[in-house]
Amino acid sequence: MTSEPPVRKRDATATKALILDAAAVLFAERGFDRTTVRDIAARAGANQALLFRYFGSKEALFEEVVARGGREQLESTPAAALPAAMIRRLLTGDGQSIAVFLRAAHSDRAAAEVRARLGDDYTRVLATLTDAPDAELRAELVLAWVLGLGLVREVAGAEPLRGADPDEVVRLLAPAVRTLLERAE
Amino acid sequence: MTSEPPVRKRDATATKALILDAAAVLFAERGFDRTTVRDIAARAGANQALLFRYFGSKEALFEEVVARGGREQLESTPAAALPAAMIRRLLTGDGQSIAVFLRAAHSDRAAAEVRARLGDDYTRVLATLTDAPDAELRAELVLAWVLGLGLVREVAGAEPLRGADPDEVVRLLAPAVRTLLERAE
DNA sequence: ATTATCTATAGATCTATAGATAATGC
DNA sequence: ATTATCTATAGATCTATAGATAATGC
Repeated sequence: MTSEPPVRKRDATATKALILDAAAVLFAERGFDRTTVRDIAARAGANQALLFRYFGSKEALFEEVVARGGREQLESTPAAALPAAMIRRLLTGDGQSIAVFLRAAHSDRAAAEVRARLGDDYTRVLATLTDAPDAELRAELVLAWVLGLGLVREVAGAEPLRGADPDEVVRLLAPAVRTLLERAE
Repeated sequence: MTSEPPVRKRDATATKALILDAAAVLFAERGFDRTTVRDIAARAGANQALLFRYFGSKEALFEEVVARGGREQLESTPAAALPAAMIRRLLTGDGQSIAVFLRAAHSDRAAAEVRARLGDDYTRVLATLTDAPDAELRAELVLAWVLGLGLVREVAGAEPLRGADPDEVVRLLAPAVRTLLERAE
């Protein structure tokens, strides 16, 4: 009755990847403090001690997760489509990348740096969407909006946004984002 | 040399208030998990056991802080001025009210309810600013933007927004918010 | 006498490590 | 033989409570 878990070969590389994946999901769901190394190990189907063997510490693992998360989306999405892509990803919930970022508030210094760098990466790409002299600031305001969406969805979790159709949200936000980016002073 | 702390009279009500104030500041700065009851007691100049005597548990104290925080701003600000007021408050950093909300991600169920209610309060007020049929959704998107600002400022902490003049930010955001609220489909 | 405050500590976690065990590849 | 994985546990927190102490008001 109890089907045994598929017996994996011993493979440090694969185990490392499993731990990283599990950590990404759990950190995104619960944040850093609420995720224990045992939770991560359990989800990865690995022994808890391996997490330390392969990543050194919980903090270091977190940094790797954050660093990995954002890059993927940035690399695979053209700038003009980025705002809509970010919004969709956050709203449909499979957006671990941004969710981790979201939950990353206050950890240690090293993680803070990783986050700042990631934020810069997003800002830089978004800034290419406008010719305004204060492009960077405007871009950061767009980033803020998107992250705020994720926050309200999770933290407030109230109805209108929770049940809203992502396309509908994108349609409402698009003109406002355009106003923000294009309007000269 | 060492000036003694002003000897307060024994006063349960005053001590309770001191604890509540200290908790508001620390929860806003560090979030729930990173704030210990001993930190709060120390900042309040009270004994750690009193926190439990007066509030029951750390969670219960948190709920009181969240509940108190938002109401004040909502009651003292006319609807039309609310978006700008929220933004200024978040950017100038004395915005404990919203900061607590921001940091409130995932605590217990009861706290989640308080947060949802608070979010609803803000949404309802903001919704009065538009005649659109989907006023609530639009209002929630405005709330998201403002909270996102706080998030980016704290979590990313990157330059353009960090150093930006709040008035400048309000000037940039105002037309975009107007677009979001007023534009018919 | 009442009750605000303090002392001491139980009990529950959680991260991290040391050292043992056992599956792989040469 | 090498090294991936597991067992057991040290050591550090942190919340919460039980019971003692002492400042107040009648």
